[in-house]
Amino acid sequence: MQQFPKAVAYYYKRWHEFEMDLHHHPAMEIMYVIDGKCQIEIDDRVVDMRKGQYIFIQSNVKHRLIIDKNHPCRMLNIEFILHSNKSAHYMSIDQLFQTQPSLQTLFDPHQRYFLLKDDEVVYFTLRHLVLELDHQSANNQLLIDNLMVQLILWIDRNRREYNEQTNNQHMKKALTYIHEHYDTEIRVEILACITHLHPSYLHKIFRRSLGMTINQYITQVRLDKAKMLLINTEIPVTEISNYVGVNTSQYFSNLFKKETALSPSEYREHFREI
DNA sequence: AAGTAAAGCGACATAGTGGC
DNA sequence: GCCACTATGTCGCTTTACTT
Repeated sequence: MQQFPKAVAYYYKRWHEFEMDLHHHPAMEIMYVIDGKCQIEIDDRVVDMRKGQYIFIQSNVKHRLIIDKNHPCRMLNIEFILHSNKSAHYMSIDQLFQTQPSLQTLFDPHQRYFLLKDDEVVYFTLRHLVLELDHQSANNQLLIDNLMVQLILWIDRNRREYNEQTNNQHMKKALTYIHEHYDTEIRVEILACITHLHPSYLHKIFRRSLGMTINQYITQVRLDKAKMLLINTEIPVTEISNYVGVNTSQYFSNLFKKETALSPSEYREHFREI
């Protein structure tokens, strides 16, 4: 059965010192901070939110709003469900998934929530959607359906761009440097300088992104190059260590055996036979 | 998210030895 | 000469906890 997103609750509210009870509901919820700051307790975590940020909460995820007495907050909330509707004017959620596969992760129930920062377009769409919903009639149903889909698409793009901006740009710079300089000494300090990040913070990003440390990655690149040179060239083993940025052939053999359980010469012989 | 300090430990270089 | 292996000491990577 085809399902379509449908807004079931939408409201502006200015909050003062307040602690909501922990609750959950079948509807998905978007909580947008228009002004001030607040906290959301969700999944045993407390998430800080400030102006321009919004949270996308999956259905049936327990959450509550906390407003500090010194920091009032104005919010725009919208709750929506997926329902079957034969008179729907727009694309079903399945059709959207087919056209825009990244949307599937936005609706993945394992992704409990997304905390995102808006560049005003989400707020713009949200405002117009709520305004049209307030004047709901047969005349504006197409516009409402359209705005609902737009909102979902903007949130999805926002989510993807956010991930790319924070991780990939720094990672891309660091990885490019590693792949172009594996034949020389690569210091974390240099990578930090290139990415304009603190070395400790670069380590964090690296591990989060690739699941390994910077040096583990550098070693892997070097050993991959060494394997290729051993199989496809006649370069002596002692020189190959130099080609891939390992200063001493003794240490290179060590490293190589740890990785492949074969010495470089055994590896060359083994693959030549194959 | 981004930056910092500090501590611990592992990566790495080096030297020495020996087999082929 | 080439390669492998081991022991040892040093340096800086990595993690952690905390702050901005």
